[in-house]
Amino acid sequence: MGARETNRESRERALLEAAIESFAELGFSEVRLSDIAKRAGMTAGHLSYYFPSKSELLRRAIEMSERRLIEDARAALARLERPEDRLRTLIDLSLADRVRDPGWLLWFQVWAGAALHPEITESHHALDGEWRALLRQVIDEGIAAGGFRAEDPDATAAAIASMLDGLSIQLVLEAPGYGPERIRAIADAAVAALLGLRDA
Amino acid sequence: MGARETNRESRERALLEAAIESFAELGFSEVRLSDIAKRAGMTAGHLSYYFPSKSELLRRAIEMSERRLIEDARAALARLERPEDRLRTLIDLSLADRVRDPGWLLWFQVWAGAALHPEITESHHALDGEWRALLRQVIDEGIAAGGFRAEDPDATAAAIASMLDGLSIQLVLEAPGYGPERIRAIADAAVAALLGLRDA
Amino acid sequence: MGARETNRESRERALLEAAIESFAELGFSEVRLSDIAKRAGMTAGHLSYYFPSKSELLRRAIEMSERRLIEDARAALARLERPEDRLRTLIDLSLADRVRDPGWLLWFQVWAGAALHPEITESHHALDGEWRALLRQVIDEGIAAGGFRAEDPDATAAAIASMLDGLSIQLVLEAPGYGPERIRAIADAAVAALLGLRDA
Amino acid sequence: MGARETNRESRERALLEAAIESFAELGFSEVRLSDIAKRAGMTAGHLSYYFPSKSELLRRAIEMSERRLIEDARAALARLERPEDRLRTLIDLSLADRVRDPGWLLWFQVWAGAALHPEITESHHALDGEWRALLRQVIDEGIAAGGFRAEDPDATAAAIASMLDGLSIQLVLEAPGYGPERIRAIADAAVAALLGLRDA
DNA sequence: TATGAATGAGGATTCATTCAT
DNA sequence: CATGAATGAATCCTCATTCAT
Repeated sequence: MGARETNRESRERALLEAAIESFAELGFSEVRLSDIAKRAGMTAGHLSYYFPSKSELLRRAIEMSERRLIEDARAALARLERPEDRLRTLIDLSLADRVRDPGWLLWFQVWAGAALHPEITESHHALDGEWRALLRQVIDEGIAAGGFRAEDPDATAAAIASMLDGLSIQLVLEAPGYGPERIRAIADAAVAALLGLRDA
Repeated sequence: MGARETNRESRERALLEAAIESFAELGFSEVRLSDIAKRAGMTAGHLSYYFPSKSELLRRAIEMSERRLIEDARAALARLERPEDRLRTLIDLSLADRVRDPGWLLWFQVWAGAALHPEITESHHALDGEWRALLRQVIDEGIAAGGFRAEDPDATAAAIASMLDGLSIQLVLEAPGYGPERIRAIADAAVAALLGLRDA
Repeated sequence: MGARETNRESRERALLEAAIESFAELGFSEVRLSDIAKRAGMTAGHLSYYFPSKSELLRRAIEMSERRLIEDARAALARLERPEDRLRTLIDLSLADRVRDPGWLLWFQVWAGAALHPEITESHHALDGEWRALLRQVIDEGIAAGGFRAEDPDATAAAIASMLDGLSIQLVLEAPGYGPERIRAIADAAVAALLGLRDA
Repeated sequence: MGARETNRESRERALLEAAIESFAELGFSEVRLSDIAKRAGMTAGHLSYYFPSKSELLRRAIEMSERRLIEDARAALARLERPEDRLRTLIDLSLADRVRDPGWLLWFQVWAGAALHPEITESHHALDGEWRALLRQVIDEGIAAGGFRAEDPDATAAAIASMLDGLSIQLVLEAPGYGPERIRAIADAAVAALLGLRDA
């Protein structure tokens, strides 16, 4: 029973992974159930056997993707002590790291689908809030340690997070003149300015 | 002949406006031609008479929306002299000004559809480039006038533009805690910090 | 506009007729939209263009069939004066007139679908009520004229109507030994007995 | 081996009972194998293990239901002597005894499915024939005993049986104004009239 | 021009049935 | 025996697009 359960879970996860990739690439409406099933090596009928509807699949897929993201961030931070290192880690995890970064493409879909899928937007806000809380905490630590300066730390966290979002969009969409290194440099310089550092 | 042409143009514009609103709300795939036609007070058959395909309609609609945006910005700037005023105008025009700002919802659709509609992405890059060039120019003027400071003005322009993008996303998606005033304040403070101003 | 309307109406009627025949033969669930459309010389897509759903088509089809039935009866009665003739006409119209009589096959479907389609059952009761009221009226006329005898005319009407129903079932289902003539003779003799006549 | 066989039989009977109830409620096409299996406390896979196809299950279910009915009637008649009592028993067993009487709902399904399932119709005719033969026999007994009068006893039996059918339909379908008592009274009076009795 | 009828391809979903475990 | 995963055929319905009027 336990083994069977695990088997089911692993199949569901495979389908969810396939769904995330597909949704990120094409958007919810343009993805066919058969595409997702094929990518996971199953049939469309089987997919429907596990997930009662395309909507439910979308919901579960986004949920899994978001949960994973914040857990990764927590794990990465747990290994670091210095505010500067922790800040750098958050920036690293937040910034898209390449053109067509699948994680970021998925956010585009979430934003675009906000009007049609309010429940997904809700859960996205929750994730985003956790993310900003992490950043805020690191900033507070840096201020306490004396390395960072910010009059309104919450505003600073929001500004930094938003800027990283905007820069990632440029990178993911392959905006001319904004490759990974340039994006990185822009981000570092701006973060430094916003936190009153000499250098990033 | 001229009148008829004008009539056609006005009908086409009405359809394009309707299309923009519809795409912004629902996304490309979820919009029905009949929705758009109804919104413009015509029939789907008539729409097809003017626009050969849905894709072509999408392309034309986005193109019109973007062209209009940059023209509005140029017109607004033309009336102002002081770099501070010009900067403020750009920020005003760039920031979403309310939850579910239709203009911004449309960008979400453009980003989400980037993989499927590369030609639209291209034209979007062009617009975005012009926008950043405007901002860059205003920053340069401010530096020349002595009010702004920036080591790498292009990077600063990119950082500011990206931050405004990210903040607009928060506002448009109704992120809890980030209403228009708060977003505005965050933007002002961050821009001040990035341009070495005392205050915004 | 009037012509166009009429055209649409005639197409709808053609589809409804095709639907009635199909439903009578196969039952609601076993009929395919494409069967009905094909029978009416159209495509399934076109059928859906006129009728939004299979259920709605069923409802409209039954409605048309029932309305037509009672109108035919009223028209036939209008031409007759003597209670005996009027009674005979009702019996004629009521009895199935051949094996697999499509009208009667449709009643079987209505009865079988009663649990799933309560609204159709309702409208069926209404028709049946009108039918029994007609019969009751003719019986009353016969009693008044002195030819018929009945202590409880309503009960007599119900008994006669029910018997005609039951006999029609036998005929329609091709029960061995019960052909049209035999059914007719049984009905006449029983009606005579129930109304105190010497002979039918 | 014998015990196992018996176990199998009891499981099959449970499935058949579940099938009868399900078919009566929803009709053949609308019933899912999983519904039937669940009702019998088994899985759909298990049902398929016992019955090779849905059609075969239908055939067996109806067969069981009909066989049981006629056996019950024979058993009830065996305990009675007087023609009047025997006639009453047949009427009691024949009339639906409540709204949505499951036995009668099943007949509706059988009639509705006559075109698609001729073999079931055949077996239904056989049952019906036996039923009418019982009635005919009781009527003959009553005539011989002097209590009943009928010129054509077969026709009278057919008329009575058909009337009971028609009245049961009214009751089962919950026709307004025809509750169990009223139906009963109508039946009794009509039977009395058809058999030349003073009273039922 | 403008309409709306008509098409037909396409897709989500259901479900009987099979079969490995 | 029993399960439930897996299949794939079948079907309703949608909708962009065409076209006669």
